[in-house]
Amino acid sequence: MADKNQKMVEAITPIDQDFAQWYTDICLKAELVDYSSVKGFTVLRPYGQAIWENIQKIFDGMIKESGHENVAMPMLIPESLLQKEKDHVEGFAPEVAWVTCGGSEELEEPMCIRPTSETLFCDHFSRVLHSWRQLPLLYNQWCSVVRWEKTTRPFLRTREFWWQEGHTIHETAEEARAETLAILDNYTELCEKYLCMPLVRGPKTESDKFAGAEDTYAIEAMMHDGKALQAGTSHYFGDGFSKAFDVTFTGRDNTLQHPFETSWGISTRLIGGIIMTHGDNEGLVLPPAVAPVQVVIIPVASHKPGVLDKAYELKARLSKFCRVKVDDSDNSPGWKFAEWEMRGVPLRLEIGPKDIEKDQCVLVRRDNREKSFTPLAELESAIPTLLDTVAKGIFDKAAGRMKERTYDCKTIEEINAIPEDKTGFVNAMWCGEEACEDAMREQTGYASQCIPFEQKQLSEVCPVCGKPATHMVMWGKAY
RNA sequence: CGGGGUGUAGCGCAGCUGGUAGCGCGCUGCGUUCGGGACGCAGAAGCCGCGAGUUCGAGUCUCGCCACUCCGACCA
Repeated sequence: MADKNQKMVEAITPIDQDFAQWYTDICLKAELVDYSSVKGFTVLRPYGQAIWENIQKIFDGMIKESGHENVAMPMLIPESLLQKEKDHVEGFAPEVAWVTCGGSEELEEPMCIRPTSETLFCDHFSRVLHSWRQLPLLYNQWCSVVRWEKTTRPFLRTREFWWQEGHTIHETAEEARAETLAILDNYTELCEKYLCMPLVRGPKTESDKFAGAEDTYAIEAMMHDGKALQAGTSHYFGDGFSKAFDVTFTGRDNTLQHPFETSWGISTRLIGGIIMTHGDNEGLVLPPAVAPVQVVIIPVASHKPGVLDKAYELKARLSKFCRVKVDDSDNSPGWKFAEWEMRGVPLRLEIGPKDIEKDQCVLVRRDNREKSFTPLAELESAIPTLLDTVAKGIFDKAAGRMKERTYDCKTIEEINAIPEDKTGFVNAMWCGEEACEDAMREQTGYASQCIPFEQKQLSEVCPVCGKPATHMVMWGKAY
């Protein structure tokens, strides 16, 4: 048995041997992505795209329910437009790609390929907004953006990535602040309930905010190796952008006013998060809510009469309430077991002559390989229950790891005592000075990730400078 | 952007002191198999990353470039 287990995983580097290689192996062998001929630009293959579409469907539904509308903005931003907001251009200029020619003509003004679309939305808002009666404008777009990153990895950091970017404008600051937090709650629900990914949430520190934002809130997830992944952000802009772009409306009191603005985004990076949160030595483990195939039916001895027919019959029944596939390829059953485990399918249904005789099938959970014999008549209730159990199982496992690898520390020494192979989230106090953030990074390797909403008073002083502490910060090593 | 590694069939690799390219897996066809990555037979598939140079002759030597990948710094 040991030998057989060995052989099943030969395609994927063991997770504890080389985490980075394990990650890349899964991306390629589960056929989520392919590299293209341009560095940092990847192809989302059907299986990866299907996961992304499922994420889109869930989140798109949430924001539509709260009144948001989808739009499509241009891909090019004139240089002069990008430069209207000072902090914003400083933040993004180093990583934008430029278009300087159209056909054989050099352009009068260079255009950048959008790294994000605040400037485009503001420009548009400035043209269409006239009255407080139009507010709020709750816009979102699904698109790709380009940021010329130096080092790239599938999903986690690519030069082009697919995302949604929400951009809203509101009559009052309070309303815009509430929007920022409401979206953060949507992100939380998406990650925790659907992607089974527990989070730490809170505002970013001053130095870590989005370029041009007044407040930036983040959701942070812990990966299998203890490192932090920023899974989404929601920004409150105040009226900084609307002033820079001259976005105005006539208020209830007949005065000219600037609206208050938010923006927020999640990207295909979430798929990287799913891989690194739930994956194991057998490969990908997909949260049932976004798995392109939730149940794979493996016919055993499929040449024997009645077996394939039964498999198709079950597929027809199951497809009424879940996403199901029959693997009727010529491969051996053992090969199919390993293949679909590697692709992270939450449930496997085995059906063979022996089962058909007894009117039952074998159901196997992906997360722990637990097998159960289930009467065919009970599938309609058994499968949804099992899918929920898998979801809960992988959430609890991730939450357990996050708890185990979150350290409350009072001193630099305590932080440095955390073993390299037990990297995790460090809760420690902070005085509020950027210099101490920098010092913390230099002395411990841990950088500030966010100021968690759930605060604890671990001590009275900043562990770096000894001055009175103002907040507890969650520090980590980020992707 | 700094440091390391790797580019030879779809994938993983071998190819020595230069002599005209091979193995495993996969792929195609036929047959036998089928409860944890089955087997037989027959086949197809290569600008040896790109460009110069040395040489009668370069996958192999020299120089340059490019790409991918890992580790740092930076970043969603």
